[in-house]
Amino acid sequence: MPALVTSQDVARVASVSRATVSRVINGSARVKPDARERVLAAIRATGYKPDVAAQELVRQQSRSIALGLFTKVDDGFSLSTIGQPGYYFYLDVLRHVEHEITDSGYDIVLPSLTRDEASPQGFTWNTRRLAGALMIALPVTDKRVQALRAAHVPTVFIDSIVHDEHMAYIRSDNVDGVRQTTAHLLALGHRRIAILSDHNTALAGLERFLGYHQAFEGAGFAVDPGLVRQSLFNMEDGYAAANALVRERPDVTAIVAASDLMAVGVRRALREHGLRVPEDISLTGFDDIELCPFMDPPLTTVRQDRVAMARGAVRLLLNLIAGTPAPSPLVVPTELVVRASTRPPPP
Amino acid sequence: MPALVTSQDVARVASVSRATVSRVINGSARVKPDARERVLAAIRATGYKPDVAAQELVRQQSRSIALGLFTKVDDGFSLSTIGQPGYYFYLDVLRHVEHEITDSGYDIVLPSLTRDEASPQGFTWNTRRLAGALMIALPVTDKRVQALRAAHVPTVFIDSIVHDEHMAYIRSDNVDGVRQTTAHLLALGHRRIAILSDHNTALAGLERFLGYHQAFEGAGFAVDPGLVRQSLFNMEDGYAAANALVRERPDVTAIVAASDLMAVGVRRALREHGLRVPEDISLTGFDDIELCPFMDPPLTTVRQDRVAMARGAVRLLLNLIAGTPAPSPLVVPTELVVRASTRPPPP
DNA sequence: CTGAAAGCGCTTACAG
DNA sequence: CTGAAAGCGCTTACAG
Repeated sequence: MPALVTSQDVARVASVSRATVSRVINGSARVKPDARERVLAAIRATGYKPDVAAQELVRQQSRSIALGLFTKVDDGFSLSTIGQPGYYFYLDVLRHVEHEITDSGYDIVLPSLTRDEASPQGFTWNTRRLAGALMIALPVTDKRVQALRAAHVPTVFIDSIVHDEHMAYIRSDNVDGVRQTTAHLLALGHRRIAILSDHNTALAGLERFLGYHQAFEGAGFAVDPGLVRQSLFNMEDGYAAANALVRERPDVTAIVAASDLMAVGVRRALREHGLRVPEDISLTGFDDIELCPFMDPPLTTVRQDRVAMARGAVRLLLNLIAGTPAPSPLVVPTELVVRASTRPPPP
Repeated sequence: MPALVTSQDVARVASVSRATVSRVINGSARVKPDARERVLAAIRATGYKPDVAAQELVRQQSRSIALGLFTKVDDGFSLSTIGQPGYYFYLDVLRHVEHEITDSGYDIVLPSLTRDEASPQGFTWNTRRLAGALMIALPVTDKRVQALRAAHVPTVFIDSIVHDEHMAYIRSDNVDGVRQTTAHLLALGHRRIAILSDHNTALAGLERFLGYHQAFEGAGFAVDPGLVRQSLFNMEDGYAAANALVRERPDVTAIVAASDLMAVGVRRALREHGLRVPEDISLTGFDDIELCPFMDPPLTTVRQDRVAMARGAVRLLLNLIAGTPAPSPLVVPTELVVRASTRPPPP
């Protein structure tokens, strides 16, 4: 470790006190221009940077924002499941979140949890004081939500519904997204439209399922329960669900998958059954991941506005940290992207 | 913020001094069993957790490990490009890295950089003191490598070759991986085997290209320069390179793509040219991402051992932090996974 | 084995 | 406008 330059060193070089150095750094009280110049020069000369640990200690507040991603409390890691393709979509959100957060001068921390039988939650955060937290696609039942709440950590959730004095959430307009795809298929002339969604365990899945219902109702048609299938948001499950579907309901002419990855699985099942897309069956997804244009055929899907989600989430969080009441929930519009996987049903 | 419980509080409850509290927490010097019990009880009763900022300050060392991912210095963010499908493979590595790091009691930080014209690198880290750093797929030319080096931060690189007293690296056996796939195709009877790799800008690309050469040499055949194509590790570039290839060299019977994503692009190009896989052309990838079994046909590829990479990287880093000389480089074996995209060439 | 004291690097009233 | 002093919560020699 190279010797650490302290504010003391800067003060000496600039012939002022540490208090003054601190003042010019924090731009707080007014400092005589002359002194300010000397300090700035000294900082440049010495390459001084304030020690974050000391600052956090004396200010009694952290500059770190915790990031948590779709983690089961079982393992308590932040990135554990990030490698699962089902979550690829959030990666891009994450990227924008990073921009926004670091632009605001905060650091992002992936806090580790330790099992702790003594604690009511069964685990504890390491007590790095947190300025705030951003939780992505966390199951609402996750015990960490309670831990965060108990600690009064300002927290914003993406795609989970949690809301109180210190907590807010933001999510895509899932309902309208699937409503649009379903309406699109309906307009094309489809009537036997199946939906594969995770309406049992995922809020987003339930909302997307709702959009499907709304489209049918809006068009004056009834939903056929035999065409509603539960499936997790991944390729394997989409594959399995589609296999069962086409076996049991060979009359289906279109499939609405509640995620693009599910659609990849569906595509494979259809292929193995000798069914062509879109000649025999139309197919839609949700998310608009980068793979979509490369699929065979390119997939009609719903685009989520990742940038708006990230911006909105961070803005909400900053407000929360500042003590501003949370204008939650924030709902981000979604947009239908028509490609080659949808067309009118066979005669 | 709920009132913070300090070691003072614990000391009072346990009727000992703060020094003793500190001792039982750090398990350092010996403490009378009786006193230790009282302290432990007091900790439980109060829910005390040491303040990390204070600990870092007094110990003059951080418990944070910085994570950096394939970032261009231009933007200086850690996750910026994580959403690019070309890097999906590393996500899974990341996940294991997180396990290993937090198991060792460290926190993971995504440090923000700020532009700083004054500094020799053109930007500075915020001076959160770092215990170490783990850099994934960083271009060696990245200026942060120099910043890290200048600060003597113990650093481990995954898939970049950097090595000095405080730096070590680990990577997959790229050479042998492509050597295996190429040998597999050669053994199948292919002779006009093309390779698409990023040998211009990526070290891994160069290594994979080398494996191709080795296989040809090992079998006593010459490499045909017209079948060697440069392509970045993504779908778009693989698509473009394959388009040009089949147009210029319709006699090709097999294509070795240096990544699975490239192979996805190649697959699309072949499809659009009316070429069947594997009947007309065999195709291989590299990485074994989750998509492979879902491709049409399922892709023959090379599997990288993500767990071994993560473990190895963190072990290296811990050694470096402890001051142990770095046994770099570590090379992790790769394994050929044969699926349905390869078969003997058409007669 | 254990406590009193000093000190990590910073900021913030408090005087001037 | 600016400096001396106190203090953030912890750990670590130093005595005992």
